[in-house]
Amino acid sequence: MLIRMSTLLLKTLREEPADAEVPSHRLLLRAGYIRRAAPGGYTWLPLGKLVLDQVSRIVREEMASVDGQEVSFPSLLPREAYDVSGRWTEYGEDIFTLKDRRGADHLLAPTHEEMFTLLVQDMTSSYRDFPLILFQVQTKFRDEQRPRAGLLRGREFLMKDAYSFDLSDEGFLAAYGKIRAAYQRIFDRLGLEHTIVAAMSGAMGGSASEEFLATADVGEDTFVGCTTCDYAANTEAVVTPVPSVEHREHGPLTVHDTPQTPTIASLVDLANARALDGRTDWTAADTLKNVVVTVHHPGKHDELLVIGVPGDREVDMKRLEAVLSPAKVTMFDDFASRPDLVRGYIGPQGIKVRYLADPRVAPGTAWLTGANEQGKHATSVVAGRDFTPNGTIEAAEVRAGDPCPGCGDGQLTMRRGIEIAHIFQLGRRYTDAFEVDVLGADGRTVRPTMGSYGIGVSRAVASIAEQHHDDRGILWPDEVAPADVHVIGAGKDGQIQAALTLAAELEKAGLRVLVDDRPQLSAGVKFTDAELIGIRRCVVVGRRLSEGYAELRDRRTGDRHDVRLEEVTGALLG
RNA sequence: CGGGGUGUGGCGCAGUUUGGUAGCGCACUCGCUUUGGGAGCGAGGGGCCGUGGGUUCAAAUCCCGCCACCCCGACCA
Repeated sequence: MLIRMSTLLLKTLREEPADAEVPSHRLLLRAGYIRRAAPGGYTWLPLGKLVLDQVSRIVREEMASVDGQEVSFPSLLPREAYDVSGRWTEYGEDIFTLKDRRGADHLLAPTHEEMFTLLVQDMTSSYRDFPLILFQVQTKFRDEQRPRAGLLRGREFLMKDAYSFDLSDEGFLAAYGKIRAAYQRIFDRLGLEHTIVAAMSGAMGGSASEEFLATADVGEDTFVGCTTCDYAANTEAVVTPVPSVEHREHGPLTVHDTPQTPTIASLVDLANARALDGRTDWTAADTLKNVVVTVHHPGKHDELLVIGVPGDREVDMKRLEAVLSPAKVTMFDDFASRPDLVRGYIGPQGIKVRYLADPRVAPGTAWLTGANEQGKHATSVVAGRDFTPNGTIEAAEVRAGDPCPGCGDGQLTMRRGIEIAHIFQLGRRYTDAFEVDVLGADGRTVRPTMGSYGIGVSRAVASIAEQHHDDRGILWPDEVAPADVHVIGAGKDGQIQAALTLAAELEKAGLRVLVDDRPQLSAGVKFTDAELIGIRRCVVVGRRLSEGYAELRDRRTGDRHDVRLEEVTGALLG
């Protein structure tokens, strides 16, 4: 491959694009890899397409190494299959839907579990057809509420989605393990520093899932690690350890007049000022905060729900929605319609709404909480004695320093990451929905169990740029770079000619070559463009051409040295 | 969906307060010079000032509506 910049569709931008905030977005635009074409939609320019194809190639190679077979489905699909799985309603407004000329509903697929399941149903009938790993690399569509950050969250993006089909749980776990390992190899080759974390499966369904998060400040996911063990989880999936309760004797529930204390802070101040129950050491953690939310179940009626969390913690709406998915959640604010819910003074005792409590609100713990009367709170409100929640819920914010649920000894640390892959243990959710059965060796029918495995290919490109750049431009890992070497003909025509000759020689040696043969351009422009574009190895044919030398540069180390022209190929291959 | 902001040649912006011939830098075209760190001089081309309505002799500028985009929060590869 030899690309001549004199004819390449490329325009580097000297100035920062006004609308781009995150580094990957800015640099990919400036270096001429992508152009915005639509809200949440980007055109891959020639250089960008080369990078995207490199990433796709690596993904395909590693999928082949685990016996994945590539297929390709339409993106435009009729509604029926997604009705059967329930996802037409569950995904709700997040999918693009449209009608054809006959008025029939269609969708632009956000992911393809249904279609792969139907394909397997269609084409298999015996245990001899299994196990199977199928995948595709395909454009996906999601009507994101807010596309942002260039390629990091688009409404149209390239995804590699794979699906495993097995007849036994052991077989499934083997497939899951080997694809998981393939993913680690993929991201290592892509140069993406990443962490595998426990995650919530959301609209995909299934029992368990793990996310691959590329560490990056601009990432939209927060995940925790542990100071002493290898526990790692998306904050959404953190399971709060239940505290051990020394069965202290609690006094009887006592109601106090606490006027003007609608907030936790004002309540704690008053409790200490008045020495409620003889104590002056009340803190927010001693109080029980009760938050009313409306849960919107897709296709069903809304439900009112009260969440109880220790008063020193906020309800994390992201965690709450993750745990209630596919339902959406909003804060309840129509207290006028519910006189039984006294805003600022709600307590779990005798409440008439479904009540779920944080695991820290364990049986035997006593709390300072609302008395369900304007201006009154109660002390010694004991879980399991004075009230019994309808269940526990993981909705309280997770904080750095919280005890680790994995080992119990360490403390949680928090970082941000970009979700570059998500793998799901689907179980039989989809094969049950479509009643997929095949004949087993013993003559009885068996229902296959599934996994699904997504990689955001276009998002991975942005993630790489996010992790590999400096203030001058991108710095691609070798295997994903648009070319292996960037040859610069510095200025004079003779130098450009020599650069072209050298480039042809390098191409013949099997290298992918980008050659800057643009005439009438000063060397400085070519150098800054080269640094922006970010191919690690650069050969400058310039100043010492007449003596038979070119200059070899390494964008990463900054190393430069002169090499005789006839030795350049050897130096690059060696 | 809530909050904030912005719409003016391809890109980045000024002009809007106080209505009066649409400007600057970069990019682009031509000529000459220059040629190892975003060159110089000269001459050019390119704009329904987001959109619809209104006020006015006159609107990028004032008024009303709409739309789009960006950023911050709630959702996902």
